[in-house]
Amino acid sequence: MKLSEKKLLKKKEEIILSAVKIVNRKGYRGATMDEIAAELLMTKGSLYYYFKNKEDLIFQCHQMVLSQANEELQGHLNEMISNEEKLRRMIVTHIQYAIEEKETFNMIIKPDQTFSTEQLNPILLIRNEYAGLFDKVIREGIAKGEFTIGEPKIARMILLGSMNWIQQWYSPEGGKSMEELQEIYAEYLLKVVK
Amino acid sequence: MKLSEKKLLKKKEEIILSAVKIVNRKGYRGATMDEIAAELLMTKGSLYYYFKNKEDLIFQCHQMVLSQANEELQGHLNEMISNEEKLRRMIVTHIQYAIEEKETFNMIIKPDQTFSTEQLNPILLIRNEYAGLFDKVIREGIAKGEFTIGEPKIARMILLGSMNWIQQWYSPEGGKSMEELQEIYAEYLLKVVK
Amino acid sequence: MKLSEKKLLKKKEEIILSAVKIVNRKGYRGATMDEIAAELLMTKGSLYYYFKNKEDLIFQCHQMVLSQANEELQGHLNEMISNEEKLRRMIVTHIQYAIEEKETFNMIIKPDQTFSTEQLNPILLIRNEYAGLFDKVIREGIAKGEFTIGEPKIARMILLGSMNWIQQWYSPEGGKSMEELQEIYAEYLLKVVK
Amino acid sequence: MKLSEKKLLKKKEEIILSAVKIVNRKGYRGATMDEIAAELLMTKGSLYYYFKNKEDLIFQCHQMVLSQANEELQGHLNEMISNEEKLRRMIVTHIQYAIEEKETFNMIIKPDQTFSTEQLNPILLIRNEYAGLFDKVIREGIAKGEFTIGEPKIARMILLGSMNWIQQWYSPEGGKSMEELQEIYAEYLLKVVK
DNA sequence: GATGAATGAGGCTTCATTCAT
DNA sequence: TATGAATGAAGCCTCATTCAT
Repeated sequence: MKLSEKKLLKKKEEIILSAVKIVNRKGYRGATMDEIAAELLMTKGSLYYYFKNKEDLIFQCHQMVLSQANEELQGHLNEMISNEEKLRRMIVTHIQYAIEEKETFNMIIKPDQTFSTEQLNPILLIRNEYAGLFDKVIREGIAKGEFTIGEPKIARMILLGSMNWIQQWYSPEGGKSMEELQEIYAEYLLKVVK
Repeated sequence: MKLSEKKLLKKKEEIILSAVKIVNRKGYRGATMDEIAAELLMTKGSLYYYFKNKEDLIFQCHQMVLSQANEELQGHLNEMISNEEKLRRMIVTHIQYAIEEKETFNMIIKPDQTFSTEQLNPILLIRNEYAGLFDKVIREGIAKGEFTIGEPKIARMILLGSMNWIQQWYSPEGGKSMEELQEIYAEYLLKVVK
Repeated sequence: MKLSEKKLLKKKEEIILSAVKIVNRKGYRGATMDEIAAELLMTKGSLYYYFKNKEDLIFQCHQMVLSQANEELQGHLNEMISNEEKLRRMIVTHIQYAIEEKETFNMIIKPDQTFSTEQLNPILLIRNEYAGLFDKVIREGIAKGEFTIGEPKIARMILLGSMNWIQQWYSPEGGKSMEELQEIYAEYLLKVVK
Repeated sequence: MKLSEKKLLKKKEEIILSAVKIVNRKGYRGATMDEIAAELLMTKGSLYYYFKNKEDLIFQCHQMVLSQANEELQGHLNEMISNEEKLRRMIVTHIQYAIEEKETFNMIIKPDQTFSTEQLNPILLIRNEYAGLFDKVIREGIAKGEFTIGEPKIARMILLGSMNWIQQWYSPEGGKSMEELQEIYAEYLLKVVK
């Protein structure tokens, strides 16, 4: 790859990161091209050099965030540990994401009604992939007798739903540290599947 | 109360119901005064006779929905049953809301970033009240030895979070009926607190 | 028709007239909604109360102008005179339009590439109707032995083309008055069909 | 002339040709610098090395096209044939231009409203020159008794106007071939001057 | 009470133009 | 010479809001 292409990609990434921040604060409709550009000390006209239009930009935001999260999670699957331990680590990771990368993270979990179907599909695909990783661990845990539940998918929904909710109320000044939360959530949520 | 006042209130309620529908479909920014009015065969100009502005209207939407939900839930607290049974019923009710009244329900759980702080506070108050009902049952359950957990608030967050998440994926054509879901969720979520 | 509807139509017509003026001066792309509105001391936002968008407005311009011209021309067909005399009068009328109503007239003759096909069709229909009136007179003249040519359609094209061209160069300060032009053109153009 | 200058001129010409194509397809305002450059596999920034700005580029388009057409026409004047025959050939040539080089040709006949007066003048000069060639033949024909009309300029306008109009409706799939049209037009238009 | 009409701010997008490299 | 990148003005359109009737 040529240097210029690299620079292009880097700039695109910068813009995406700025957009992610603002979209998470204000939603798709609330985020304006103006604001996204201003954050980078650019003018909104410049954004159109990198992205076809707003929908395209936001779409690529989703893609980037989802892919990253997916990779991160996949790491735990390859470790040589029990499924319970795998699940515990995935819970810890997911919560960390939900808290520390709150902005990017919202993109994983909030289904936007704003995409034309042709753009929505690839996003749903990655989203399903992400959820599938949880399913896999739970199902293997059941197979090995570590877990006992009959509805692994619903259990997964409970896990993800409850964790996604954290960012609705979490504040660093609140009573619990992130580490405490991770521990408590892991403990309580593992009760669900056991 | 005079008859004219009654009529005024009734009209206001109609408008709020229409607004709730549309806000939940399109979000705060996507809902237009035009659309809200059209649903009632009015013109948007008229809305300003009943509400100061859009923010005011949406604010009153939140208030109404939250109050209703609160009342409904409170009913379970006065029944003469175990706390586990109370909690089970509250779960069932909450899920029913989340599925059947998805539109209105969204207002309970999605904190809109759109309110000025002076308007946000009363909403948060009612929201806390709602959550407090769950807390109360859980805490009493712990006191009576029905539940064993050490972090009732976090357990409550897990319960609400996981249930709120349902509407992100639930579809009547999906594999499970609402009744099945209510049962499974109740079973799995009670494991958390026990 | 209610009074309010009448007013609406009148306003629409005013806007159309303003738009016609500007479109003829600057073309479809050059005419701005801002300028069209300013001419009427309105703001561009108001235009959207009356027309869906720019294309819709310009489309209705074409429709109105074409219909008017059509009616005017049709008048000559019902008179009890020879076809040569009919054709002469149609020529005089067409030239008068081309000169005195230059602005509206352009809309009859300039095919805009700007319309989506669904909107283009009705316009072409009226345009063909207009041309058809010339065809009819020429063909009847041939039948009666007044004219001798074998290609009535091409003759019509020559007539219309040459007359439409007048506005490209005509200026009231120029050497010839409109009346003189009408006479000369009628004389020369009738030579074509005879 | 130095080699580098020659190259410069050649590049300029290429750009002009590309611009002509696009301007004729989309009009002055519809043609974008981007599109003109893309056709030559350049970037729009480069255009500004060769032309001061868009107006300058389009202006030079007009100049080039008009000069070419002028030269072509002038050829017929030097042949040793009757004025009627000269005029017939000029008609044939003009129609061929109008049909086969429709794109470039438009520039001769459509006076763009887009030029500042200082740029418009030289264009009008060449345009008049072109028209003057027709005038000359007609006037000489009158002098020699071949033609009989009293208004040679208006006759010329009729000729040019009717021929320019052809491209508004001509389509290769239509009923008549170009050759047929040339013949019929020559026949009918010569009736005007005789 | 209700509405038709108007307004103006603000959003998305395009594009001629500039300029450092 | 050429280009990649940025800019900013201007255009289309939406919509909350206002107000005379």
